[in-house]
Amino acid sequence: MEFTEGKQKFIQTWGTLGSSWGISRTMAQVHALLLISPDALTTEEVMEDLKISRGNANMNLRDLMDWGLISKELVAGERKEYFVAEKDIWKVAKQIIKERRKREIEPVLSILEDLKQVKGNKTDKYHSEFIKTVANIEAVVEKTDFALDKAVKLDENAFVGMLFKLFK
Amino acid sequence: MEFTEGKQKFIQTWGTLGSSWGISRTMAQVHALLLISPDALTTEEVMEDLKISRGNANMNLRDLMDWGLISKELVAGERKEYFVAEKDIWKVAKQIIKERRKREIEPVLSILEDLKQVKGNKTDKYHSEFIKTVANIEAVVEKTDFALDKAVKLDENAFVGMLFKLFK
DNA sequence: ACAAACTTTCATTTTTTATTGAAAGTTTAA
DNA sequence: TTAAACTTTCAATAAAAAATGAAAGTTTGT
Repeated sequence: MEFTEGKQKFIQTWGTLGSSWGISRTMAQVHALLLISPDALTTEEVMEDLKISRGNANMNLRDLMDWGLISKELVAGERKEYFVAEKDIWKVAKQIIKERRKREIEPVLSILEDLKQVKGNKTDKYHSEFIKTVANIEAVVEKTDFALDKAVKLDENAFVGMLFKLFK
Repeated sequence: MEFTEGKQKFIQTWGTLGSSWGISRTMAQVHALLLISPDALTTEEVMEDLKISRGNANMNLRDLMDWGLISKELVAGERKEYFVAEKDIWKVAKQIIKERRKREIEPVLSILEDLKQVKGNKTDKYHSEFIKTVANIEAVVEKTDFALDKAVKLDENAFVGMLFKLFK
């Protein structure tokens, strides 16, 4: 496979993976492009490479900044903004987990907590099944949340060490 | 909060969570409905409760079967098909991880393996950054995949025990 | 203060994804 | 073998999400 083909395939693959994970296809593609770029890129370059509009490039770059996956870089004597991706993939993975925990798990836990309080007759099977299910889900989500919180605090070597100790 | 309101909120929340995880909103809602239902439900009942069409109900029930999250149940003397959800939330979580590993992680690993083979000049910085990035991603994905594979084989108590030993 | 260089916004349009429902298909019982 | 009971399919439609691009906004140097 030639480099150009490989690059397209990589960007495409990252985009598909992103969209099955609630991250927009284009945002994932912009991220992919920056991950494999040895230099910082301008909005202009992102637009050209991915053939997307200025507005679209701008929005996705901003979203990637909000996710903490890329940052602006200033080049001396230039007014344009340059963007670089965090290249340490372990850090990237941790950052994504951190954000998703904040954006998705935390709000769900708070709603589940509320839902346990629904009024009703304990002898009604619909009511008691509901309460039971909500409590069970909450327990699993809390444990997962705890595990992710701890995992995010480890560095890659500690993580591998842990796996090794546990399972090898 | 009244039971009816709580039920709506639960179905709604599960649907939103699903759609940020690449699972269609409606499929997650059908799943939610079955999770809190003490009895098996027919397609008809799902249609009525969620106000969706027959075709839509049928497709989402089929998808949930493909995911291994619900199953058909036969009621003696009835021709209709009844559906029940797996109620053990730990099993549900493991099943989802198992499916996503198969559907998403495995294909990505195989593409990354191919991408490491791109032809090119090792002194070209674009080429070498590409190879480096692909290899780094592959390493992190493989470790995550390994960890998930092991986690999916544990029962809930073993999982909690592990967390306790590691972090408490 | 001006204007060039650059970034952001957002109403409109396009694309993608999900839903409908009627028709076709299947199973069962008599 | 027929028909009622039920399930599945799929072309058409609707809804949701993403993208465009021109206009508005901002920053910087002179």
